[in-house]
Amino acid sequence: MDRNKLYITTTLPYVNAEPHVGHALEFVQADTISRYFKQKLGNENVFFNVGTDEHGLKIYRKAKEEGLSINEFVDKYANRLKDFCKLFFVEYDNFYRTSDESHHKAAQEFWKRCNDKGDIYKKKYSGKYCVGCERFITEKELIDGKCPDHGTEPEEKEEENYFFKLSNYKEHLLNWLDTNPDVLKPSQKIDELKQIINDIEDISISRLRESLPWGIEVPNDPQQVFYVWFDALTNYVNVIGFGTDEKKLNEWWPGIQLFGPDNLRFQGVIWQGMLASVGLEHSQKLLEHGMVLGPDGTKMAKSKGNIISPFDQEEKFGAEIVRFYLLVGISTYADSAYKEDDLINMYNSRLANNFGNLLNRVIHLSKSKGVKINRYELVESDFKSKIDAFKDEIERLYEEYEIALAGEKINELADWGNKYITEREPWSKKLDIKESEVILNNLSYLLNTVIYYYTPIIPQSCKVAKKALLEEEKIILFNKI
RNA sequence: CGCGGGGUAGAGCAGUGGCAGCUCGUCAGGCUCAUAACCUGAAGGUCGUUGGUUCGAAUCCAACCCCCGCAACCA
Repeated sequence: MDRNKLYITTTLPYVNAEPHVGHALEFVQADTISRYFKQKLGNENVFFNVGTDEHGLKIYRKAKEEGLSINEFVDKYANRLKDFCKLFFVEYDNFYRTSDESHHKAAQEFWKRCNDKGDIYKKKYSGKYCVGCERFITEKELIDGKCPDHGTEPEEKEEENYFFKLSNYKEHLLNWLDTNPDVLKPSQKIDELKQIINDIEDISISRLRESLPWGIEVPNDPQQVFYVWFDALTNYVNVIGFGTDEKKLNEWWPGIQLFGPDNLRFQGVIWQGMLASVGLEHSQKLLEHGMVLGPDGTKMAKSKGNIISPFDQEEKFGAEIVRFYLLVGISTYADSAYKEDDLINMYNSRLANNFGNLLNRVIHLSKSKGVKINRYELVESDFKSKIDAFKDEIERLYEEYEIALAGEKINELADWGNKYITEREPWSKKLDIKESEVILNNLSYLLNTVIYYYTPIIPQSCKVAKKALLEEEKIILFNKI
């Protein structure tokens, strides 16, 4: 890390539906990275942004459907997401909303700069228009040449819109990837990203106000509004001072961006082209997490009845167990099936049997032996260097954003602790008190390390564990399920 | 048809040229400080199929088979 400030952001969920388990994955991953670095660099050196994308026709329609004003509607879903964050201990520093006035101004400023650069032009756009939907429908959306919602054949319609000259940046983006091959995780996806760039075309970035009533006005053209994602993407820099505070912006940008598999094109290509247009650096890191599949290993769908609800899971197991499973139990970057049996297994073996049980063994023994633990000056140097080797490895993994692998390494450390205590038998009557004292202090050092590194993943439990260890208070931290 | 990812022990995965590994589960033994936990050991795999390169292939090459994603509420 060459800077000591770190900016991390999720994508902004579109607020037309309930938060689902995929959001949970992205948010807790981002939260874990944020917590890790806050712990290491200090809170003031990490900025963690989440938020909601609130414009667009779908939202406009959905609000009408629910009989709410647009403002009531977006407030409702934004609050839902805030509650969701609270429920899963996602501790963001800012909750961004694209309906905020400040966002409108910043997005318009972004537009102006792209325009000044000569990257925006007006062009007649022709496409299939569904009268029922009052919008253009892409070829792919059509079913048998008909609108999927209305079952009617769309008509050919022409509309004049603004376009962004993404094609200007084709060579630039390819070059950027060649010189920064590590920017994307997982690395296997780099070819896919390059392929998308190769197929780059200029993209339409506005709509007529009459066909898209809920959007941001294009500068100097009240007839046109931003096409949703063009305004939404700008949030990543707006929130850290774009257009308002250059000094702040330079402090925090470039940042780390998390997103799902369907967003590679937006985050990895379009957004990067937009950044190039306004003369900003590219993102520091693009982290494309895997997709959470249903228990049967296929994509969740209502029709298949394999939907996992994060709210149900929370109610059933508690937020931290769900966090633990999402972060450590499934792969960080590959698609994975969500299986409750695996969740239960993972929790019981790693947290209850391994970590929790070791914590209890050590606290219990220190009490029964009448020995003070947490005196790190008593820790043997051989033992300490063994633990420090684990520390280095765990930090390396966290700093490569390999959350699941870091979690696995932490588990290994606790596992090694259980082997160590069995081998050294601090409970044995053959040992004198001094020897037991050293062994138990070694172990309290180990446990403290485990707690420290588990904290970004399961913050609440670790808080309790830390207190219990410090006050030598016997507890069942993780009840078996 | 195409594009991308993947097929390794019952389950989940690591392993990109040199005697097949990890976690969970199963079985046997041990320990007893602890949450029926913990420790030790064992069983279990023709590494998707076929062919090729090589002294040597899970690993490289070719063809093929199967699964998942790329369209939908959606990360």
